[in-house]
Amino acid sequence: MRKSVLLYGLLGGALIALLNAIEYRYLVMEHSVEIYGALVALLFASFGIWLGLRITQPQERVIVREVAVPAPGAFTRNAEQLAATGMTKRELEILELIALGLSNREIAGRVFVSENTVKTHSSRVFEKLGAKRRTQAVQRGKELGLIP
Amino acid sequence: MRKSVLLYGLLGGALIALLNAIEYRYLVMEHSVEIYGALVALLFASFGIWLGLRITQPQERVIVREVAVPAPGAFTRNAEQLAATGMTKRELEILELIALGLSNREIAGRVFVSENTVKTHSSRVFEKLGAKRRTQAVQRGKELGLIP
DNA sequence: CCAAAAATCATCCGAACGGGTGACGCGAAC
DNA sequence: GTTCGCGTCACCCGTTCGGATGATTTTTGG
Repeated sequence: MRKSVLLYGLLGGALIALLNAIEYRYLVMEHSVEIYGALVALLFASFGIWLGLRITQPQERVIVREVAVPAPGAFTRNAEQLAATGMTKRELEILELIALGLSNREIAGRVFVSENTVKTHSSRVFEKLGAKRRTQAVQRGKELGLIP
Repeated sequence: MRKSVLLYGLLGGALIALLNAIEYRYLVMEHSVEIYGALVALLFASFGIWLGLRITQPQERVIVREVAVPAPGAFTRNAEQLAATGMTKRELEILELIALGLSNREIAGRVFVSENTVKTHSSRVFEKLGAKRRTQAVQRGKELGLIP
């Protein structure tokens, strides 16, 4: 802004010098003083408009309105995080059933394996998610977008 | 905008009439023509700036950017379900901490009560939510909108 | 103020959970 | 063909959890 003011001041000075140099008064005096005034008025009005545009240009108010669009219509699994954790399909399945609030025994009955197997899987899940408890594993799983 | 142009036109006409009425020329002629020009230039430059500001002011652009926000933005507790379950503030607090994956001991340390107290609260929570395990209680709590 | 509700703490005990370890079969990849 | 990942199962042991019960202290509401 300061630079602009300086620039315009210099331009104004140059213009005055130019007008003096070409002896504008003689040219203008041939016409009526009204025309002279009108010309100057027109010139400076244009200049003012231009200046007004210039100084208000960066003040163009940009209102960014972020609209929260309902993203989770359908749950999509975060494939990157899934790969990052190294979880297998079976382990993910067990994690989902844990998140549903099932006990190891119930999970075993649902996927037709022994309870010990479920315990093994869940242990691996905890390991890969860095969880110490099943509730923590569920929390981590939801954070990472592995389960809905 | 059209109204503005009309208004300014009328104002300009009124100004000219006014200047004519007070015989501005005789006043101005007493001074040099440079001052006259400067005054007109200043007046119209100011007018131009003001006009520039005016015509650029309504140009505030609203950019609506749709952002896929994770999901709920702001969680609002389901007051009806909360009343229906008869959960107390403390019990809800315990439930939230359970949902975060904390153990009873950790919860006890965080809310400054004994582990036994946490167990009592959690038992009541399970009772009121019809849950047999803490993971199930978390699941029910989320279903009912009691916890985020 | 007084009663009801809520919060606090305790103990006992069985069930569930979690860690560690080892083992076996199977299919895919090298 | 052998190795590797995965899924499967088992046992042991310690911890945590959950149920049942009883009690005391705040807090709240009529």
